[in-house]
Amino acid sequence: MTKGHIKLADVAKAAGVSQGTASNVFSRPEVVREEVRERVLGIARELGYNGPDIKGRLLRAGRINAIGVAAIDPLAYFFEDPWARALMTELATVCDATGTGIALVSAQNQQKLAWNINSALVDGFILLCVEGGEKLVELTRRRQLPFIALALGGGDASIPAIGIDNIAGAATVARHLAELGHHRFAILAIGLNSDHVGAVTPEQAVRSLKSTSRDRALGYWQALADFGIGREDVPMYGTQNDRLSVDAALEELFATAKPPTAILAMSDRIALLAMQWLAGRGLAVPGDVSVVGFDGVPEAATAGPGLTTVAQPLQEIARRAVAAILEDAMPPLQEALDVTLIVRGSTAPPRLD
Amino acid sequence: MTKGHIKLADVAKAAGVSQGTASNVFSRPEVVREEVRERVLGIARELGYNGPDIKGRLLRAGRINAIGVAAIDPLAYFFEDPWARALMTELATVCDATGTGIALVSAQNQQKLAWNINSALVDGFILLCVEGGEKLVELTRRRQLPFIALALGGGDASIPAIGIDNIAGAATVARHLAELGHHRFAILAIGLNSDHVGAVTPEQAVRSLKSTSRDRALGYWQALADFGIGREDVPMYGTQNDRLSVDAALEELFATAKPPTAILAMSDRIALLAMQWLAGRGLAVPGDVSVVGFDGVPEAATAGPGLTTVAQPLQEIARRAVAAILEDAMPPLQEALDVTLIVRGSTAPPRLD
DNA sequence: GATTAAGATTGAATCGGTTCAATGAAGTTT
DNA sequence: AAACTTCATTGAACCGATTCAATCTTAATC
Repeated sequence: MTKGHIKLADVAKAAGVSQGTASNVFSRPEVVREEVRERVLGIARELGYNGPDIKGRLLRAGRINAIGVAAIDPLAYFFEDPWARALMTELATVCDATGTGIALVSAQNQQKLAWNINSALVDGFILLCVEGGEKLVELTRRRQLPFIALALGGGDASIPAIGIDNIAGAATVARHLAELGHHRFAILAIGLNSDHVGAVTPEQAVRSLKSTSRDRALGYWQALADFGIGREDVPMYGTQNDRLSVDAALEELFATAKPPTAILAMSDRIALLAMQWLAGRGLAVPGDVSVVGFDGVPEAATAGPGLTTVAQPLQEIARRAVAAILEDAMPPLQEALDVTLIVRGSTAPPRLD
Repeated sequence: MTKGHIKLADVAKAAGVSQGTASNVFSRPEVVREEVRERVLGIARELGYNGPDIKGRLLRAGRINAIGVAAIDPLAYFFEDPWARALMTELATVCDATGTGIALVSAQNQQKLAWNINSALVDGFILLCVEGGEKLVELTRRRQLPFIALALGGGDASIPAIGIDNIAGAATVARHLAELGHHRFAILAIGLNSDHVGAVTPEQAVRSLKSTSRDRALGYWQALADFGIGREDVPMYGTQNDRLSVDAALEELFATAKPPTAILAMSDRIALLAMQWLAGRGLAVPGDVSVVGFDGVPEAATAGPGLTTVAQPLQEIARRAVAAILEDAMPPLQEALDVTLIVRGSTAPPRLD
């Protein structure tokens, strides 16, 4: 603001000490004689100098004390999406403990994102790879800073990543429903080509789903196969993880002659949206339809009825991710953590008919 | 990682040009002859140099392209508290449009917060002053960067702030209930001394509430006075804006002989928690008790029933706050924006008795 | 009083770039 | 051929600090 900004050198000169000493007064006070320290501090205050400017310190020390969390989505994603939020809460808690700051870096279009990643002032990146993970990894790699990918799903083994066992998780939750006696299932998937409408065949799904979603589909199918239900008997719809696409899918699904009694949603968000749609349609959960989600976000617990879901160990994920960046404690590549089934009120045996 | 990090100077030497030219190749490509540019870029690629390091650029140029959002709360606050989240969503949207990054700076204890504020790499600060606002402002001031306070409430006119008209908002919502025919009110306030238990007298409230809460109380009282209801007839309880304190207050409130038929909550969060408590207690909303909130967070719309509340113009607040920092467009000090009443399902005429 | 050790201070190098006045080279005008 | 432009490039200063080997003080020990 004031154009004649005073810097450390000015203070040093005014106090009649070397710049080195002046620097020590602020950064390593114990090394300078008390009398001198007082004098320098006095002059500094007089001149309106409030301690070393970070920009200078930074250049020398190199360590920024902040980690960047990146995603290919509008910045608002971090505050809107339940999973992202739950994860961020845990990340924030871990960062708090270590005195590390968090910088949000994001953008919808790739060019801007590239710029943002390149100019983010951070010591490393945590990548939320729900969308366009590979691109995100590629952009980050250029920066030559430590990074770790979350929710990346299978693929390239050269990418340091922390993930969860999507197949086992999906299988667990599908088995839960099958054991309750359900026979008619439907899957609400995440992220099929947005222009596609209507149910997709298993072949289409395997081909076009990104790996996280594909693994979850495989898990569902695997568990249901044990109960004699083939994958072609389970209609599957793509959604964009938003209300519009979920509503559209359900609309079509429940227009059929024999609608499902159990819905396998690939995210809690989808599941919660589905429950809202069902409620609006006068269908009782779990009376008419059982619903399960995936992720274990807090909203799943407070919804009415509570949502049965598979919980990710977000706290553990956060802890490891931050450690990976800060302590350069890169995990064994492609680590997959276990998930746990949480049974709540949204699932029950099917109505006898 | 690779210890022998190559820098611009290395590239310049290897390419046989001056460092100045090398710099231009990256920062102002149009000024250097194409042939030279190509050669330098080639060498750079060969050496594994990915463009200028921000830290160096930063020192010279000074502009960071990120704004800090600060609060005296754990970092997780930004992702958990509904109001903070709604605000962050809007801030994020505005920042997205201008290509500005967001750095979260926070801490529970003041010492750490001071450090974090001092070392945050940002061009300016937006202060969430719900808690300990004065302290936050004081710490930020030292940094000598542009800043603007949100939710600060009255007080010091020398602090640039954007606020809302708490008195008018509170009056509006209280009048809405009174016009429906309610006579027995109760107020759930934010942020009385945590050690206090039980209802507080108006005098106590005026003395110990922070200014935002006090203004809302004044608004309630003012509107109710027009309907012949004195402030001493409206029991008021302090809460910490969390479930524990809200439950405790309601527990006591509904143990009385003539419990209220209308609850004035000073935040949507409190209101939503109250509705959950009432539901658990078997009291119907709005059948047995009407509830209103304050803030206008998204959750208020999706709750069942929808929460009647007073909405803050968060988008406008966000827009102005970001403009204030980025364009140094400091607003007229202590600006107060209007709020709007949103009537939903949580309010109805009282049951006749 | 001479010798050491410990502590405080200095000065210059360094971090990794950007910027700008000055220089050089090539082309144009009179 | 001299004078004037234009455009590309150079070299050095600068941004605001930290760091460390070397020097200077002071106090303690023999």
